[in-house]
Amino acid sequence: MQSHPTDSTRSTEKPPTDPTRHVGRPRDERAHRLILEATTALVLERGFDGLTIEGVARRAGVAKTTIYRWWKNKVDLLAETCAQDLSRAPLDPTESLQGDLVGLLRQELAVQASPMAHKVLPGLMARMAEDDALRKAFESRFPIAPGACTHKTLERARVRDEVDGTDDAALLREMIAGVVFWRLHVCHLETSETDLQRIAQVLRTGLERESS
Amino acid sequence: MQSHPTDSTRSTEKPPTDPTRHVGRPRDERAHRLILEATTALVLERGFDGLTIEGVARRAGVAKTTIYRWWKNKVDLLAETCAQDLSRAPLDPTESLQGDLVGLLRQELAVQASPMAHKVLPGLMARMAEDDALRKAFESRFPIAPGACTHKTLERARVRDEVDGTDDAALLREMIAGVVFWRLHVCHLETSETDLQRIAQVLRTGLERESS
Amino acid sequence: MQSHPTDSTRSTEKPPTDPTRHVGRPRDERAHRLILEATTALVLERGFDGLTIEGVARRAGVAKTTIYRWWKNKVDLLAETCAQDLSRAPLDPTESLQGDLVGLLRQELAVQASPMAHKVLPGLMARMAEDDALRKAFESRFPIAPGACTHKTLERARVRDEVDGTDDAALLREMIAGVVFWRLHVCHLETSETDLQRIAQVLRTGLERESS
Amino acid sequence: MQSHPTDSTRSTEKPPTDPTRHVGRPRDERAHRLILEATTALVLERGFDGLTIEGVARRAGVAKTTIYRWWKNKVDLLAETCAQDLSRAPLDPTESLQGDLVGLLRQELAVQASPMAHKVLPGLMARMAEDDALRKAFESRFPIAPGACTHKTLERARVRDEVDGTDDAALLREMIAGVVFWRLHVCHLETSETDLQRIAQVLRTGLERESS
DNA sequence: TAGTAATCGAGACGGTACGTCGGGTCTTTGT
DNA sequence: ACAAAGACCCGACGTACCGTCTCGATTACTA
Repeated sequence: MQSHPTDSTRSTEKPPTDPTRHVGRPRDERAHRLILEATTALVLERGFDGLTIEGVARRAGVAKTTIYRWWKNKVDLLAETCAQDLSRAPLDPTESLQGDLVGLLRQELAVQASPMAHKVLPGLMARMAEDDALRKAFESRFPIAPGACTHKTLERARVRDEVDGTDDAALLREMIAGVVFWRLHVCHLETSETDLQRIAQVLRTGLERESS
Repeated sequence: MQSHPTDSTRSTEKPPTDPTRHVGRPRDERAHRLILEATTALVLERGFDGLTIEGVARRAGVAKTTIYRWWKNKVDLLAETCAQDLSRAPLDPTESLQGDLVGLLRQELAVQASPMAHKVLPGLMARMAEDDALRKAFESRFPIAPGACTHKTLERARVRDEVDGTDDAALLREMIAGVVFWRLHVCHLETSETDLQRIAQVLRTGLERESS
Repeated sequence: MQSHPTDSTRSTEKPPTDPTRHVGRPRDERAHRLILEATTALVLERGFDGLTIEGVARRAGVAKTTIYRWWKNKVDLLAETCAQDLSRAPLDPTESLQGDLVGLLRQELAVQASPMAHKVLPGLMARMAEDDALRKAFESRFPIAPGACTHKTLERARVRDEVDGTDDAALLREMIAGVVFWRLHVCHLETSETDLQRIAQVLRTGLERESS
Repeated sequence: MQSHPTDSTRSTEKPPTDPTRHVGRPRDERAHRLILEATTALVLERGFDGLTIEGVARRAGVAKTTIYRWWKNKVDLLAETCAQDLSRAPLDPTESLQGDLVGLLRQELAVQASPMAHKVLPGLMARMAEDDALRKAFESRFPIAPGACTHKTLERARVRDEVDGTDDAALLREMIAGVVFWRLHVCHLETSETDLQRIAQVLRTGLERESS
């Protein structure tokens, strides 16, 4: 009934003198997994507001206490649950700024339009807007900081002499994320590849020229 | 909210046939006002999630049923409460696309950064994202449709031959609203006049040139 | 159309001038009737607790005010509604005390077991038990005071020398009403003619003999 | 019912082999007691209709949910609250049917006239009359079934040859309870010892003779 | 081998708010 | 004067979750 150390995800032998080992009963990985799965299922079914700790506990067959022991509220729980859905892999650079921008837009769209993000993002942002600590905690959770990508993209463009030295990385990031978010979650618009090309074109041309 | 000459309260000498007069006890305008004031105060104090119907009733010294009689939930109540804060007056056109874009951005910032909108917008959007009917009801509430402004702006620019014939009004609207929203409510960034100028420049240049 | 002083239950008002003429809009007898009908229907459908002023108003298509103008609460309304169901005609005397007692019991059963009384009596009594004024008002509403019947019955029996001079009229009335009520509303028992005969026999024999 | 005094808030003694011990946080006996006390106080002050769950919760300093966890409505709560007041101990037999009947009547009067019963009985009966399940649940709650008493009483009288073999136990029970109830709750009459003697006499004599 | 310490299940607890129902009152127009 | 309509305040309903809090039972590491 209990997961042994040798089964499931743990393929390594347990080190007898592991400093991270604590006294007391170890955390039940199975319960942990069930909770995350229940959270995923519930939020996809009923949305951000329909997700409740009680519902997760019921669904996972777990005591509420066990949830509260590891996550302090439902947003904290969601953060871990959808971390993967909101993470982004580094992009392969293309030969042109246009190509890189389309790549960034495409990834942003893929992330924000994922089933999980679609259900969760607006609610999550609302909470983050009211809770500054939460916002910071959330930002620091994603492996690939989105700001870094735009920075590298512009760096490469600068090498190719496509743009000048102005550092628009942050602004570019905000415009990409902003337009995708607005279309997706405010206007509920489909966004085609052609749309992405057009947006990338506007951004690229806008960044290219420094002339007044 | 145009006041036609024939509209408003006419001092005619025909009180018995007043079309606005209904049978039954008339609505208590004072209670109505108290409720809206309490809503405003509460949402500014405690934010979107801290706003409850019970709290409003308590604060306004009004029965809960009186609130439910006129508004079906707290979003509906908020919609009326912050309608003014979220409305926008038509903008005076300037001589250049750059000037018009800065004007649009400035207005968007002013609206989204107003104390009320700042507290309310993210939460409101989260609800709208989950409830399609609500979204439509909310959109139709504001007198000046934001999409119309960008359309006119681009129309004027086209007359001046600053842009070609592509209809980017909707996209422009989304980019303006998106970047302002993202900076304001996701990144919690201040946005200076210089920032607005830079954003407008990027957008203008991006829209100007149609060459690939 | 107008109710004159000798009509129905409301006979206490005496207009100083013309008894049949009042100033202002006359009472709408149709509404009055609709209210009573709606009351009857509702109480039979949903029982005493299921009967509400709001429900009556809804069903009768009448304003609540109109009900409250004429009846001060639902018990008062019920009193008028079921007055007929709870009233009893004078009984024809028989040749024996036994026969008279069976008659009294039979009538009591008929009254308390009527569809209306069956729904209403327990609830009504509960209210009367808590509200003394109500109890008196209710008692005075029925044309044939039940106590009088038992009195006459015993009087006749005394003439026939079946009982002695002790005045047991009130007690007899209470025993008859009590046993019928208890069987009907507490035990939910059917009561056959044989049962009535047996009860009458016990009562008669009990009253007949004065021996120690 | 624990026999040991649980006067303090939490008994520190731990029974090692208590079969009634369940998993989860144990029921707070103090809250339980406070609720019953508040119920008693409220119903005596304000009567059956004045008793509300909210009122009990307020008075007991307890959450409403705690009440609803254990009792499904106010009648269920009352049932436990006044179980003691409505229970009756077995009666000591006397030497005569007359004496036994007076004893039964006296007990019936004592029970129905107790402060609690006086406030509660009519309302309770009204509810029972409308809800059959409730009636049965309520009947099964009292330790000494009243019907059994009358049965034994008549049995003893039969042995003494005071009555014949007809089984009038149920009828006797109904007549006793009925007349006491009617006098007490419908007529609001005081009932003296002499009254009881007279009623007992009527009943005894009525039951004694089987000849018409 | 016992002790210590953290975990998990179960579930009771005080709370807050929900949205609804009905009570009784009041205010207006219309008859 | 009465009727109809309906707005108003009020109190209570029963429910859903919240986050906290005992409990008894497990399940490691440690002394």
